[in-house]
Amino acid sequence: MLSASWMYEMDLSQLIRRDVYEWEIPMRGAMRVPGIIYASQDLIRAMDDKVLEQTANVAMLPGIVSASYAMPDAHWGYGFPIGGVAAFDAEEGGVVSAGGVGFDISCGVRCLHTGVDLDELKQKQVVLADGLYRGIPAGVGSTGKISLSDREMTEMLTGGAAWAIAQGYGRAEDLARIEENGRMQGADPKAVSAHARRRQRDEMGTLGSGNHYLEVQIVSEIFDKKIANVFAIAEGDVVVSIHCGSRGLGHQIGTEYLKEMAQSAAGLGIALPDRELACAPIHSPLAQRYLGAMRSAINCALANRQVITHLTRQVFSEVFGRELQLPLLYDVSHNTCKVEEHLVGGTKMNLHVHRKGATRAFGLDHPDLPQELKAAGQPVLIGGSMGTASYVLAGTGMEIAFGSACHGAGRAMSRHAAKKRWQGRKLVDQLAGRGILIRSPSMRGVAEEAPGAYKDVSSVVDAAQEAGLARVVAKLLPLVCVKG
DNA sequence: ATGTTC
Repeated sequence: MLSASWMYEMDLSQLIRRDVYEWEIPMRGAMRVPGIIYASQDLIRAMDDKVLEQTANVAMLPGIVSASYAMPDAHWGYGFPIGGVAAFDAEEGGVVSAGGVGFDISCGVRCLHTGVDLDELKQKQVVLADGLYRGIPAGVGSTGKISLSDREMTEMLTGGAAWAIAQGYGRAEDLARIEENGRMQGADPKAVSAHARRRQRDEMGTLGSGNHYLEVQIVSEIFDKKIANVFAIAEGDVVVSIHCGSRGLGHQIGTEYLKEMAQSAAGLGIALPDRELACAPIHSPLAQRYLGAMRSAINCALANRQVITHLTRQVFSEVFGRELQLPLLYDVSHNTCKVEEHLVGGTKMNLHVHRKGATRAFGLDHPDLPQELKAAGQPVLIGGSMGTASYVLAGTGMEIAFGSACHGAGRAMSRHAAKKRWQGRKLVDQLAGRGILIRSPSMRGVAEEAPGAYKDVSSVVDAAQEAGLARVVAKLLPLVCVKG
């Protein structure tokens, strides 16, 4: 079959099919471990062949353990593919890479139960869409009502969502449903530049732009009733999903440390297959400073989603004329580097696991999960593209790709190509005709985010399940979308 | 992703 010229296309001849949903990039050249891509044949065909190249490049980095992995939604990123997972062993010269985390540090998804039923929602849908759009700043450079002093900034960078709650944005019980209990340990605000702090000063509680959004969604289908019960979701439930990250602060940290790692790599004798893979040995002062700054950015993202949660609760309570609690289902990040214990060839190891556009997906009984979720596994929140479905999955275990799963639909077309092909206003009107209300300050941004510019999220989560990365629990369909 | 180009 001939493909249209705008579509990505992967050359499959370089891959060995290990299983129906598992493709190996065999070791060659400077690769220290193989590459593994989890995908269906259709998904892998539609992948940019840069994914193969980048997954192989990551496999050349010092101290990498087991394999360089790519998730079913992988696409071309800066250095590492987006949808990439790679773990490094400090004792084997392992590295930390700013490009392995990405610019939007700790970008993630948080899902809230609303307790509102569909009939009630439909009656207030327009008012709710307008209220959320007014209440939650969205778009490039968006600022909110909160302005942090330098001291407050430091407290936020070490306190995360726990800081936000102490400031009155939310409730203490929210913390148990956030990765790291809402507060990432090991943050070092001194490793965050004055410039990064300045950029963030007025950006708390804002969505940002690109693929970030706040959506009101309906649970349209349950695939695993037992796990859905543990997650307390049922068909017909209305939920809210918030997708955003660490805004200007994370971006600035990423920019500065990428530059510094690139400059120092040569001096440290690390040969890079691609200068975008700039990294530093885990034991080096530079890597430790980056980790301190990156963990501060994780706290920033957790605090940001916490403030947005508070604003969302205010809008819902106002619109529906009663106090609505909107408790958390879960909050999970998909751009991080975390030190985690993993079993490798029967040996327990502490590894620096980079997940870039990949979600943590810890399985049953993992000690980091709250007690009430241990029987189900960690909720894995998969954001779809604008106007399409999202999914709730559950982690299945730690064995495959270090307990990771996909994070979203993944682009199938560049932003540039999407802008040429679609008009934002027309998309908004078409979606409104289907009962999906879009609110956005940027029609250009809406065109870039056209549903047709993304892979089919259903086939992505299907591949994730078939590959054993996670289990599909529920499908969510959008009703309102505030888009950056 | 991003005060969308240091």
